[in-house]
Amino acid sequence: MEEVAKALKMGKSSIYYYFNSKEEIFDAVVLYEANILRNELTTAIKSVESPIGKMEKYVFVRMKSFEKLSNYYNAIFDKNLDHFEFIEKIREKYDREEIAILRLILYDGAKKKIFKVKNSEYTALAIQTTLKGLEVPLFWQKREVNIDQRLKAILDVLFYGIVLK
Amino acid sequence: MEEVAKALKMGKSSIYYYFNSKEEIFDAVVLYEANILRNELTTAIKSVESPIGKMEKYVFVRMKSFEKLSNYYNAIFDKNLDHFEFIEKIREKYDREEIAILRLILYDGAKKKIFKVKNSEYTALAIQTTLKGLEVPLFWQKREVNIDQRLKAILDVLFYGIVLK
DNA sequence: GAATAATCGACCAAAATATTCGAAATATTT
DNA sequence: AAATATTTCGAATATTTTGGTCGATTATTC
Repeated sequence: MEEVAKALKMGKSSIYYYFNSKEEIFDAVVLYEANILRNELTTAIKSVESPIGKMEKYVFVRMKSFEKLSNYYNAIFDKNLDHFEFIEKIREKYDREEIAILRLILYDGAKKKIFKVKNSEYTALAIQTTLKGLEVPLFWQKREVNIDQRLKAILDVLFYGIVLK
Repeated sequence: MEEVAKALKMGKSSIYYYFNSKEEIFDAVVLYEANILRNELTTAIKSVESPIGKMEKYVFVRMKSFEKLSNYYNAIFDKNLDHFEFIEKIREKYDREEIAILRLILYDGAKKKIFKVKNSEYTALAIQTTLKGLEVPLFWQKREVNIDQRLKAILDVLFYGIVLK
């Protein structure tokens, strides 16, 4: 709070005129950044036609943005929660939305006979789980690791199992 | 302490069987790392013959090592102390030693008619002060800044003022 | 199997941190 | 310019975190 106040050039107590608690501020920041991410994602998948392209774009933008939106990372990551637990908690609210987007891409791909998807709900969930799993080492590991490379590899696997024929 | 205990896979209280306080652990770590640094430095200056080379090597290795020995950086730096104050505090103990090494290099250089040094004690102190000053922005500033470049520039200045003729 | 070494969980005091409160300053409306 | 509403603040309080203690318990050694 002290730090927030300083950054705002305000007295600590003034903050409580606008927010009821520290958590509320935190929520607001996360909401704000999640909205940015959502916009980036939707424009990104619109920019490509093919379902494969959409899926590729989505995964890339998502992971890249996650890296950029580092506010929570720097603010909270230090020691409060286990890393995975932390990410899990933040995203609870936005999971449904993400599933919806993924389902849409999958459904569209299946309609166009490019994906083979038995149950878009479950497949979307599976992909989401994978993406989440990917976030953990993204924060955890040293930054030297080539993320692009790893993402490509994973996408390859994903498509190789998903693309028709 | 909780974190240290966790890292050690021990109960918090067990740690106090070996150390009397948090500070004592901290000191032990610093001492340990300072010893590594000392070794690196002494072998580094031995590897070169000329006083100018020695001085160059010393400054480089010192600054590079300082960057590497990031334990205290990560452990304490977050917010506890002002940056400069922090560095100052840690090094209090090892300043004498450093001065001694610098004096040796200077003295040797003067004897070989390469340096002009009126009072090696004071000159060593001046150099040390400069090096300390250099450490602050090293932590403070973004890492993108080219340290090598800056070190070279500073060494140039140092020598231009110090080398005979 | 007694003596010593090592570990632990539960607890405490103090430091750090979040939050409240009343009042003062500032802005807006009447 | 009085009255009212909004915003800011410092000081006081409540809550949480954290370094450290203690007695009991479990390994290890002789």
